[in-house]
Amino acid sequence: MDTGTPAAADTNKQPRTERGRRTLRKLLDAAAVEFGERGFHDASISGITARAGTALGSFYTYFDSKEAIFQALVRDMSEAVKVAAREALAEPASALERERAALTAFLRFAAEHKEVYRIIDEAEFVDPESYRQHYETTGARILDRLREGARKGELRADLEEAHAWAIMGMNVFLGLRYAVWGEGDLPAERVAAIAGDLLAKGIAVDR
Amino acid sequence: MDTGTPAAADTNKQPRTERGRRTLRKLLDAAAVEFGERGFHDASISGITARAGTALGSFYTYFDSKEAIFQALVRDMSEAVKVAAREALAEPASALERERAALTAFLRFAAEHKEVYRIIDEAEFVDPESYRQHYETTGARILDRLREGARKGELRADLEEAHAWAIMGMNVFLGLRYAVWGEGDLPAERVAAIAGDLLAKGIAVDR
DNA sequence: AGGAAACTTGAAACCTGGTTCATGTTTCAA
DNA sequence: TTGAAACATGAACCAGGTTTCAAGTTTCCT
Repeated sequence: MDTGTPAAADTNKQPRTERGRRTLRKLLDAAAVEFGERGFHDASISGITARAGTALGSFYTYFDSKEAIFQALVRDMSEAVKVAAREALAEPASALERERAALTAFLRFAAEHKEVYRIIDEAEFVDPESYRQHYETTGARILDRLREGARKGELRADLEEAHAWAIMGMNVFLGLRYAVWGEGDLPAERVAAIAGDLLAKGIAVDR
Repeated sequence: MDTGTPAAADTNKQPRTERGRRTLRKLLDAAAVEFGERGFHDASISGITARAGTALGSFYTYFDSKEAIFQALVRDMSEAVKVAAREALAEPASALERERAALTAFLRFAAEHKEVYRIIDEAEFVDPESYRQHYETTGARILDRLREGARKGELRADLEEAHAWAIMGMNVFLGLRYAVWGEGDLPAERVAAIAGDLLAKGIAVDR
């Protein structure tokens, strides 16, 4: 889960040294594994530092508390999801194609990084503000794409926020079922095709 | 949140007396409030017993642990959601109408019982087995309705589990955004109408 | 009425794990 | 080279909450 620069957590704890940056990164990576495997409460700081190969006390050089590192992690990961999606949307395509591609990318990402899924979900309880922000910005990005599609005359002109949230919910639950829980019973492309088809035509009989 | 008989948690702790059943119910109701307000970890047993108006020690007459009462609660609530949905589906209607009615009911229920929403969501981390079961059975019920609609020639014949999960995800996220977070910026009927329309026709321009 | 089982009580034992801190080591700019 | 700031270390501290328990009280069946 290395996204490069750790998301700006501007406490008074920013490392000022190369060594410091390395340790911070090690802690963040270790925390991703620890929180992903055990969940916020069963996770322990000593578990994190043990995985990171640092001393317990070092933790507090970089973070004020267990909550603080969790928050840094959520923001880091929210960013990583965003980046993965942006990459999938690189080449131009029709609006519907783009939604399908975005979902395929999301499903692949979720299968590859199940811990991200879990940690962002758990943020609903541990760090509600970041959770809300994650889904609000994600929803806003989807809505932008829908509006763009409408502008090009490919999508209906009356699409609004609720449509974006509907699509987002669809994606998240398909991710949970087929990427996180599923053992590949349905491949990402297949799931994305079904959802794309639903978006294209609805579920009613063809008219 | 009184669903009648507390869901069968067949430990060796079933009450054998009327008084016992009353206390058990009080604890369950108090726990719903406590967990809903503070989340699993910030919630405390003494907070629950205080709200219930019983002694701390009495808790252990009925439940083995904090996890145990949480699990009982999740199952109780999963049942309550199911019941609320069933009631909304009482009178017959077209398949698409039924989905819209189910969503309306769900949104109303979620707005009315935000704590249910939160507790079931938190079960993903506190009691994963119950969480999974809740969504698997809910998904299965949706799929049943879709198949019934297909049988009647109202819905496409190729609908499968993934469609049901897509719809479920849509519903859950719309519930989160508009029932739990929203302050009535969009009323339940309006949200359900948008989602119903999406299911009926998709988001592409009309052909 | 009588007594056994069910239930209640709340003080205190007990644990767990987050956080602090005093001491030592490494980095890096001058 | 040098010294001040940054960083590392882990034992010990400590708060808070779960769980236990021994001593009552209430229920309910016969």
